Amino acid sequence: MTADPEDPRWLTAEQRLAWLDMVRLLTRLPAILDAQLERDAGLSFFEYHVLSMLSEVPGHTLRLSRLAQLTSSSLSRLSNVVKRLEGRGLLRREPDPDDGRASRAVLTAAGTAAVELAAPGHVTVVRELVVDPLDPAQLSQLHAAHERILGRLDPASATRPEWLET
Amino acid sequence: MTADPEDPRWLTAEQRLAWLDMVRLLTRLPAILDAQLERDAGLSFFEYHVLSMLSEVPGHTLRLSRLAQLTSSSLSRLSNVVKRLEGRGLLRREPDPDDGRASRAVLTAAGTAAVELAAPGHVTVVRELVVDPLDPAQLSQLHAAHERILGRLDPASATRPEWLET
DNA sequence: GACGAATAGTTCAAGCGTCAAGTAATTTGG
DNA sequence: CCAAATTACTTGACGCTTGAACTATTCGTC
Repeated sequence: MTADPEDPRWLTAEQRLAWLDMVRLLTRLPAILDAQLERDAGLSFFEYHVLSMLSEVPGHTLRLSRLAQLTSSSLSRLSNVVKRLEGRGLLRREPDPDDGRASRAVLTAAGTAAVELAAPGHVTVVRELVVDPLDPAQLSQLHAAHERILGRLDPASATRPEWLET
Repeated sequence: MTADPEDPRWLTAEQRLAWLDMVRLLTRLPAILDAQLERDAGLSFFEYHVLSMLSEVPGHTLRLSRLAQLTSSSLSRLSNVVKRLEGRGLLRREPDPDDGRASRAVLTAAGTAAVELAAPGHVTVVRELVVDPLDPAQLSQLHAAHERILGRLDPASATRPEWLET
């Protein structure tokens, strides 16, 4: 369906260069974010992201399936991580009163504290590596390009937090 | 060093939005590339990338340490992957004649065939998801932004293939 | 309202990546 | 020219992700 060996339409030299640089970015940036958070806060980026999403939302509560969408993760991965974070006391699981199948993850006070402890260092790295090297116009162009690409990856925008206005 | 809890300089609303979309991209795009290659060619994206780098270079040979740089991977990860790919007959290891410590990975005929088989489908997906949604100016802006960010992540540009001209 | 399909989440085995420790060869500096 | 430091790579233990299989609940519809 996606592959059509008869008509590969190779990339031009410029496209190829742009793509290879994107691959380098895609590979290295997550590793750096992980390393900083792990070192300074004892959290993987994914764990931080989970806690951070919870901290943004009223009641500090989300259904696991929604949380999986927001963090672009499989339910299986999220289930494991939530179990570990619960074991560390950073969140707890509650049955969803509206749906017997569902669970809610609720941030605990310790979880809130962990996010608040980790956030400044994380934001500093994001600034240093991504936001500050670009001037406002460049950042806005980057964002526009990302939005177009995400439109292909995620047509329903199911992974986009509804509490963020465009 | 990177974290300064006294002065977090939070992101503005726009910066935050741009960053969260970048995170969504960083998470979902690699998963999609992996899925397509695994399904259509039985290779992970990383395996494909390794074979692809070898196929670009004269002699289809690279030292493992250089290959690790080019693929932004740890030597340990590469060592494991090379062992597996060697087991599948897609490449072989040779001692480096110039340095007794070093090994070279050499693409086999089967490895070349595997890349050539996988490439069209992979390129098609890259086009569909990244290249084609953007017009040439947008792609070039995206590339420029990525280059600036990479300048922070990888100041020596050690991960950049030397056979690509800017 | 009952039965099949879909949804929500969990679990387990298998595979992969990471980090620390180890081997071997080479370079450096005294 | 030798010892210490560095470089190149490998290995093994551990933890995490994946995908398939499973349970439980709810939805759809006739």
